[in-house]
Amino acid sequence: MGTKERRERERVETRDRILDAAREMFATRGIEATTMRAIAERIEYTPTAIYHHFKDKDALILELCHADFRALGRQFTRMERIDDPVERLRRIGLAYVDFAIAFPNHYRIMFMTSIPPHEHEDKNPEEDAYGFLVKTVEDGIAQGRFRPEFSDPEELAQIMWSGVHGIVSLHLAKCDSPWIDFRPLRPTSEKLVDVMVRGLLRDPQG
Amino acid sequence: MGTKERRERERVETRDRILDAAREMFATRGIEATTMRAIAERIEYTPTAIYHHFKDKDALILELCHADFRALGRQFTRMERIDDPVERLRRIGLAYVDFAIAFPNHYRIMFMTSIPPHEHEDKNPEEDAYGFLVKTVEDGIAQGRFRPEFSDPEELAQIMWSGVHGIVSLHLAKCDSPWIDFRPLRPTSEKLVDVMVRGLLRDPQG
DNA sequence: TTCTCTTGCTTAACACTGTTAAGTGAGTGA
DNA sequence: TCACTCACTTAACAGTGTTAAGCAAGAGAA
Repeated sequence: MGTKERRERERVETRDRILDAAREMFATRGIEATTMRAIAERIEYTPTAIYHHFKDKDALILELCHADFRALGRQFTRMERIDDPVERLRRIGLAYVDFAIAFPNHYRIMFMTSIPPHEHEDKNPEEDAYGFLVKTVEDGIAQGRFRPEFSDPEELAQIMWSGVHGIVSLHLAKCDSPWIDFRPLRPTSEKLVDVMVRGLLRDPQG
Repeated sequence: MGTKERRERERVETRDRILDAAREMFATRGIEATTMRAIAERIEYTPTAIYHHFKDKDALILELCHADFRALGRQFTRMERIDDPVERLRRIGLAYVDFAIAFPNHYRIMFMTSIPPHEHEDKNPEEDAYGFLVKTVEDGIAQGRFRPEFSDPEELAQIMWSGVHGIVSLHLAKCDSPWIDFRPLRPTSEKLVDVMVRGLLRDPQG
């Protein structure tokens, strides 16, 4: 006995090997440029083997995506201990930028392409991260820190998100454009976060 | 004689028909989903015919892109008559958002994908629009309207651009994500522009 | 042991993509 | 009349994601 367990263990083992190979190749050469055949070759299987573990390429991408969203959420929740919601908001913004700098190709898949809807087995993948952002904004609103016209936490969260997503995605999409002399991403992002927070606050000096 | 002229005229005519078909199909079904064969079929030619007018698909995309950048530049320069540089900046931001709303698929190609470098025959395609933004910001700096830490016009322009690009591209990439309840784009963009301008100004009430 | 059945995987193919080498044939210019 | 130009076509290539059919090793039952 126990052979069933071993079989199952072996199965998830090769499944994980596929996932690992795909993750690495997506991240380095990009998602479009990595073919199923190349992934298969790397783990020394036939392309068809992958289809016994994942419905199709999109399912593979989606699974990696979920893991990435969880990783981002984890980065955010590290800010939980920061009491001041405004400071927490600032730090979330910078953590977001740092995540994008660290995993640019993951970021591209997560936020710069429409992920195929498919049937999402589990709930909201970006819930953790996005929900944490909304909660932080809610705290700020509850403390009366923001201007009165910002009473909708989701709207405010989306405005803040837009700012950091904008600078990051512009760099990722256009960094090799010879026409624009992009200023360094991290310092400029800090300035952008300051600008937005100041524009949001009821009492701009704190 | 004049037959040479007629031949040339006919050539650019079919060339334009290719361009028109491609533009329309890129805009409706998306760039990836439109095949060379489909474009050819629409204008009742063989796929190969396209290659006598354009080096490859990227060249076709690039040419349409240039036209789009010029169109955006034209929208911007309509704001030229606005004397107050801060008000002009605000209006440029909203014109940018309106352009993206009007031509979402063009926007995707222009700003959300790395356009193949190729050999850009003419100069900077985004120069018109981007240059106009930078100039506006320069005017604002010259008038001492912005906080002292914003003395670099390009940096400031990129911060402003990031904001509007962020909200627009987030909507374009994620609008059909069931996890996020996006607030309406135009009104939220107005708020975002206000937030950013206020955060930028030395004297926030004007 | 022997027989059957499951199951991870492979072989071989399909339909599709962008792209190109080798024509073809109508119309120009001599 | 004849060669030539050149916009366009035919037929193919190499690559993609994907799938139907089959194989062979191991498990479970006789």
